[in-house]
Amino acid sequence: MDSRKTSIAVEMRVRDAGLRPTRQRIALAELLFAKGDRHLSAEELHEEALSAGVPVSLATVYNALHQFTESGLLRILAVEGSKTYFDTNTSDHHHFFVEGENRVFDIESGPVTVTNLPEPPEGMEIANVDIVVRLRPKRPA
Amino acid sequence: MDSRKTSIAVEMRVRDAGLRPTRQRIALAELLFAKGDRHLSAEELHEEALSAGVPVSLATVYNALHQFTESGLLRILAVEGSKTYFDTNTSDHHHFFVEGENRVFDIESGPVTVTNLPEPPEGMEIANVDIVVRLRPKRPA
DNA sequence: CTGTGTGCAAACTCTTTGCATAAGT
DNA sequence: ACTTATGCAAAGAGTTTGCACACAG
Repeated sequence: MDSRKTSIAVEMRVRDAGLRPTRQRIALAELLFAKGDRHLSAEELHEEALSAGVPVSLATVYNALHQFTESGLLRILAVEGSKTYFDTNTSDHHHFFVEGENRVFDIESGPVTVTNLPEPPEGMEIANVDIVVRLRPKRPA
Repeated sequence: MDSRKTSIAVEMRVRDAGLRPTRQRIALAELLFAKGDRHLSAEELHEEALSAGVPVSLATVYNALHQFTESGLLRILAVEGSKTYFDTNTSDHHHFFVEGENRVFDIESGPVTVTNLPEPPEGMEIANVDIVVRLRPKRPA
C-alpha cells in the first residue's frame, strides 16, 4: 500500500470533517479507514496505534472517535455490552452479533430489507435502522 | 389490582425459573411484570423498588436482573449507551430509540418484517433478530 | 504568535465481588 | 439445621475531565 497517498486522502477527510489534521488524528483515521469496514472499541484502536508505532494516548483516542462520530465518519454500534463499538461503515447495513463473545461482523449487505416500518411519532424522524441478528452456537439436536 | 393474586402468580414464575422466591425477587418480579412491557435499567428498578417501600439493595437488583435474564424472563436490550437496559418482553419485537435521550420504546408489533435474512455462518443459529429504529428530532426544513 | 489538541492522572459512572448476616426450605 | 440470598462497602472496568505542555495554522 502507498502510505503517502493514503495519508493525503485521509488528511483531507479529517480536514473536511472540520478537524485539524494532527498527527494523531491522521494516524487514527488511517488505521480506521484503510482496511474497509471495521468495528472496534477505543481500547482496540489504542492498542493498534501503539503497535503501529503511534504513541497516542487513550484519552486522545476517545476524543478522536467521538469527533469522528459527530462528523459522520463513524457510527456507534448498537450492541449490548460494556464497551462502545464504533463502525467505520456509516451507510445502512446490518450486523451479526455473537452471543457470549461480544463479537460483531457485517451482514453482507444486499438482500436484507425491512418492510412495513412504522411511522415515527410526531416531531421525530428516522435517523437510521439497525438490524442485529443475534447468533448462538447451534446446539446439536 | 389484586396484589395477593399477583404475588402468587409471580411467585410461581420465579420458582419455575429455578430461583428461590425470596421477598426481594418477588417484589422485583412484580414491579417488572405487573404492567406489561417495560425497558429499564438496574438503577431505575432499584429506585422503583425503594419508592414502593421495598428496601432492596442495588447489588440484589443486579443479581435478580441477571438471574431473570438467564432464566428467560427478561432480555437485554441492544442499544448503545453506558447503561444496560432490560426488556420484560422476551418475544420477537422491535424498538424505537431516541438519540440523545437514550430512551427506548416498543414498536407496536405487527406489520414490521424482515425479509431475505442471510444464512448464519456454519455452526451458528439465529437466536433472535433485533431491529432498532433510531429516531432524531425532526429538524424544520 | 494564538488557539486548538494532546497527554497524564484523577474523577466518575456503572457494574461486579467478597464476606458477614439474614432468610428460605 | 443447612443452604442460598442479601446488603454493604470496596474493587473493577470503561470512559470522561482538568490542566499544563506541545503543535498546527
